[in-house]
Formats: sequence, C-alpha cells, structure tokens
Amino acid sequence: MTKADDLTQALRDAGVRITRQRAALLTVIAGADDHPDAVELHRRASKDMPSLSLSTVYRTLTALEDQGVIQRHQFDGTPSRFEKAEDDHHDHMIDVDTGEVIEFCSDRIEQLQTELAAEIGYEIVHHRMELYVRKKDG
Amino acid sequence: MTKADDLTQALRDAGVRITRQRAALLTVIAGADDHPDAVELHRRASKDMPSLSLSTVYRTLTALEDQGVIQRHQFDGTPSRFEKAEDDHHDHMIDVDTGEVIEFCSDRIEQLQTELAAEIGYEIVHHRMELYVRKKDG
DNA sequence: ATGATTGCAAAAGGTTTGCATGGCA
DNA sequence: TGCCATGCAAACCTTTTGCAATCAT
Repeated sequence: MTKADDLTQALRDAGVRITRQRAALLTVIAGADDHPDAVELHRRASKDMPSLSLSTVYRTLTALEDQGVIQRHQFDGTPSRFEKAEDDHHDHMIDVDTGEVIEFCSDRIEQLQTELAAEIGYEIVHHRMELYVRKKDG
Repeated sequence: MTKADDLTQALRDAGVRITRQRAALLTVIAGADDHPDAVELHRRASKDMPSLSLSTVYRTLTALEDQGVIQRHQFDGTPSRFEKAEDDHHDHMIDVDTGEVIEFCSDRIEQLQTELAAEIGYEIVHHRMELYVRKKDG
C-alpha cells in the first residue's frame, strides 16, 4: 500500500473518479518532498503520461485542494506551489537567496494568533505565515 | 505640510523625479486609509489626472516600493494591494466573509519568529503573516 | 449508458515591456 | 539639454474556460 494508493482510496471514497491522469498526478504528488508548482508537476507526471495536459493538471489540483488532499501555497509573487496535506500543520521559511523552503511550526505562535483574533471577536479560518530569511554569516 | 508633501520630499531627496502623475498617485496613497489595488489607485488618481495610464501606475508603485515608501501585500489570490509604509510594522487579518482588512501587531509573535529563524542559523529579511478570520457568532 | 473528465485552443486577469514622445532637473 | 518617465499597444505569465470527444463507473 503506497502513499498514492492511500490518497486514491480516500478520493474514491469521496466519490471522485480516478482517471489515469489523476492517478499519475497523485503518484507524483505523493512522491514529492518539495513544493512544486503546476508546471513542474505537469513535467514530472508527463514522464508517465505524455498526453497529460496542463489544464487537466490545474483542474485536478483544484479538485484535490477542495478534497483537502493537497495544500496550495502562494509565496511572494511566484506561481502557486503545492504539497500533500499532512496531519501536522506547519508554516514556511523561504531562503531569499536560494529559494529553499524550510518547514517549521510553533504551537506558541498559533496560540497567540488564536488569542489575538478572539480578542476582537473573530475565529481563525486559516492562516498564512511565511518568513523570508537569509543565512547568517559566521 | 501634508502627508503627500512629506513623501514627495523624501523621494526628491532620494533622487526620484516627481512628475505630475507621481504626485497625483502620492496624494491618493497618502490619503488612503484602506488597502487599494493598482486598478483602484488608478481610478482614484485619474480624477485629478485623467490621462494617467495604468502602466505608469504599475511602474510608479514598483518604484515607490523599492524606495520603501509603500508596501505591497499579496492576499490570497487577489491582485496586489498597497498601503503607505508606516513606522510601525503590522500584520493583517482578512475577514473571509466581507473582505475587510484589519491591522494588528504582536511583538511577542515577532520575537518568537526571530528566535525560530535564529535557531537554525537564519535572520529574517521580511515576513508575512495573514490571519483569514470569521466573526464569531454570539 | 451517461455524466464526469479530458485535450485543445482560446480567453481571462494581472502585470510587464518596447518604443517613440514628452517633460523634469 | 539630456535623460528619465510617460502613454500606448502588445507581450507575458499563470490560470481558467468552452467545446467536442473520451472515459470511468
């Protein structure tokens, strides 16, 4: 039972048709340990499915996001980038020199965010925290 | 001495030419207490400068951002929105139902962010924190 | 079978750019 | 005057969409 199989089953259960193109994309997404954009995902999935069109990639990504199977990130001005939804929430640091993405999380910050919103009568639907960073010299 | 005058002077000092279109835009930006996008700024500035072109607005906004006079925000999927740079840093909550933008800041969170980055050898160049929120019922 | 999904090509939306003209310092 | 900034139109990049053909269930 691979990770892609898990995802596939969950989708089938949700009534989503698993076409060959969606299966190919799911395999790529399940196997990715970075944060590729739609074009990159299309490039990777095309290895197994040369006829796969970019519009199908976009449509599928939207569907998978709606199903909560993947997450979409919109970093500073660049195209949307995707990763599979994990159980653990995390945020991102982006190395402004290299583009490298580092995942991190802070329960303390999340708690403070929740409190700040609550103070003015709001609850958080979702949030976005990105730290654009540079390696310290020395 | 209006706010726009202040901005104008700072720019002149930095060697930026103040054309009529830039002056018109600066007046609009200085007078805005919301977070308008480029098209909206063009609309407002056009009242005083009907010949102002949208490309000039975009070029000017980029220049002003480079000068640190304004800040660009890229909220969830929508066009970039701008506000004048203030002395005090702040972040944003966006009401997902109304689109209303609420400014807030938390020194404690900023401190935690700095610490988290430092722990892995990074320093923060800039950051972005957006809370997408909904009014609590009751 | 039949309704969802695909590929293609075209369109949309936001933003940038080449070029000749015009205007600030 | 010299060079920067402008307006226009066209290009760009990412993403979406209309349509007829195809496929999963």
